[in-house]
Amino acid sequence: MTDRNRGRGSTKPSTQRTDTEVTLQMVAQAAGVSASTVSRILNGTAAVSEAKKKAVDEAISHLGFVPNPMARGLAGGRTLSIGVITQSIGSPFYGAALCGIEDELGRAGYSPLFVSGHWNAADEARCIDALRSRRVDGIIVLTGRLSDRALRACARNLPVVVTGRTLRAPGLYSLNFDDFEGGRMATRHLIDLGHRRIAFITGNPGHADAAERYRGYCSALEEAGIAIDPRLVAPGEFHEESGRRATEALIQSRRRFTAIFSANDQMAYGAALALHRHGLRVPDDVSLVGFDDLPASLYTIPPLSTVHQPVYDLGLLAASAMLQLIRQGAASVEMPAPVFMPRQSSRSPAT
Amino acid sequence: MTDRNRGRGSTKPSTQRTDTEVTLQMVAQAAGVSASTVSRILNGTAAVSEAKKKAVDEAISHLGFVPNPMARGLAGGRTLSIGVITQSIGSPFYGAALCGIEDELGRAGYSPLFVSGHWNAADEARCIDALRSRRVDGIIVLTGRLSDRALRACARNLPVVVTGRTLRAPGLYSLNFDDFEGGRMATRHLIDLGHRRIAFITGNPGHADAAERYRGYCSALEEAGIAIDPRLVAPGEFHEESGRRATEALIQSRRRFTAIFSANDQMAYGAALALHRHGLRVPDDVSLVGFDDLPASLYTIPPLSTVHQPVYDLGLLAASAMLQLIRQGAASVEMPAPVFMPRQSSRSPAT
DNA sequence: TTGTATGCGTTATCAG
DNA sequence: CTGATAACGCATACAA
Repeated sequence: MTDRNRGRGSTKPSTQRTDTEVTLQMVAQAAGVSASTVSRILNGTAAVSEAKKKAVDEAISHLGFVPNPMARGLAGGRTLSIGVITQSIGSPFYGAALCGIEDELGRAGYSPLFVSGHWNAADEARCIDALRSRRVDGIIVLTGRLSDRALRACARNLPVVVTGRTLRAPGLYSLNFDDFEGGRMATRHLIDLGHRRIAFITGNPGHADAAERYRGYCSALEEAGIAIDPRLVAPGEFHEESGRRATEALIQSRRRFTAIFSANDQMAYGAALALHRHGLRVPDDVSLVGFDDLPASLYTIPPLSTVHQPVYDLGLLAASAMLQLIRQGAASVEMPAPVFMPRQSSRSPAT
Repeated sequence: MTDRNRGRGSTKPSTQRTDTEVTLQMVAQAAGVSASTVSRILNGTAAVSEAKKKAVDEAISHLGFVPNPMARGLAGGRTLSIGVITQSIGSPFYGAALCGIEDELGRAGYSPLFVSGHWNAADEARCIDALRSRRVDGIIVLTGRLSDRALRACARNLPVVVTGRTLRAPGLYSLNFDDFEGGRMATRHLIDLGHRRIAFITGNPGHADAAERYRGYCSALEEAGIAIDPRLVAPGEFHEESGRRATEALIQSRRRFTAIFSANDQMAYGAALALHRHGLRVPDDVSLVGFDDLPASLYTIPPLSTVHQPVYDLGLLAASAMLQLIRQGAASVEMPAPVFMPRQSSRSPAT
């Protein structure tokens, strides 16, 4: 990759090109047509006679031609790549969504460009700039921190799909899981088992998902005529350690409770550890319910009752919506409803 | 950062160009120099007078100029992007490595391009083609399935860094964690606690890491004068369910054991569940030791004794090696030695 | 030290 | 339907 073309004309065979690239031009020549025709066939831009099409197709597969995305991006518009802003590639939760996005985009010939927003709006804004400079054809934002306004502005130039909030604007499609209903289902599950004193570990304040789940918790309690006890609501930050600490605080407060609903599974893991350290057994002494249904929740001891989030599907759908947005200017996909997965971490309270 | 410059530069306000881009040309004009000079400053290709440099720098920050990677890639060589082949974006294990790669590359102005190999050589080969067509400046392969031969071939054209195996070739750097020593340490830990009948759950057959960990297990046993009992070696596939099944089989076999060493943490989670279902307590009845030290292992019940893998650092180092390879044609980084993390899942066997 | 000319591989805009 | 030809934004021999 050090040497580029030397001896400019093509008459003398270049001595030692290791990195010879098959260009569209070469295909055209081999097929006896013009470059434009090849391009048209590649992009379906215009009708081409069957005969030439066949010749070109053959030349393409014969020479093993692969279009150069750089040149494509420079010349035309499309780069066939979609920017994906995730909070942290490597998040146990979003991992599956990334896979879904990759799979769905791949089927359509697009490839994702993943970048990490690091949980703050400034980084996300930088990500958007970087992605735009790379000429992505659209941006998918997985539950970002950017303001609605910033997203709308971005959508004026580029198709945008965002998850984790509800937002409607031209060129923008939002895709939201029903966190409220999920929170309600989890809480109702505990109520139905006979629990009355149900503690709640919240997610990050200001995180829309977290707020909705809490609303669901409150709603289910009210519906059952149970007063909300603020002392049973402990603040968490969506990670294990915060769940452990919240539970620790709950226990120290000496406020009685027979069940804990954690706003996500990771915090539930931490909660379980805290309970264990205090000799409290799950579910015999305290029932524990999570939210997300991470793969690992099937293998906790005991397996965790939780609200299932179809994360992979979420990725699939987000990508699908993006493709629709690109092709038709508008999108519409159906998010699956939340499903509660009763497992062994919850049971009726001891009497 | 919502709207870019519109109109202004040109006399007639363009009617509806939403996406006006600030070009190098415009910077040159604003600074009163030629485009080449700007380019030279950007790339440090040649010496430039301080005066002009200052003028250009000002123009750049004033106009908010960002070089277009597409054009850069087309014209010169470099795209400042590095392909990263991971088995599955979303793997709980490699997630941290991806973060490390992203961080280290980011510091040097490079950006990673993640693709999933889906645990098979054919897909990985396709990934390499895709990445090369995108003109990446190098490829990092995280523990792939490609043959050494294929990697060597790839390295003839492009800098390659590969983890999870030991391989030396021009333009290629391999980065390996000492799985053998890690396996030995884990086993020795159990032996030191007094265990003699130590079961082992293997990783995928054919997976180099898995084989090395097994070798470490055998080595430690031999060293202690303990015969290796093939009936205590159960095959796993690195995921939870396989660990559960392997343990189930171990229990059914009625072969006595007082400890289990699992070739990775995920399988250890499955093992813990199987033990729990059979009323076997960890660590009272059976000690359990894993490998990898996933973040979640701090929060299992009880917290899992395991061999710590500095995954984030692995990513950092792989990226660092890649940068060295690009800049100096050779690389050399130091992998940290394995560290055993004793926690509460292991103790001396009941007498 | 600096500017000029040319090309990178593709798409888009024209004529025919 | 098809083929020239001009961009796209930048880097780099080459000339000055």
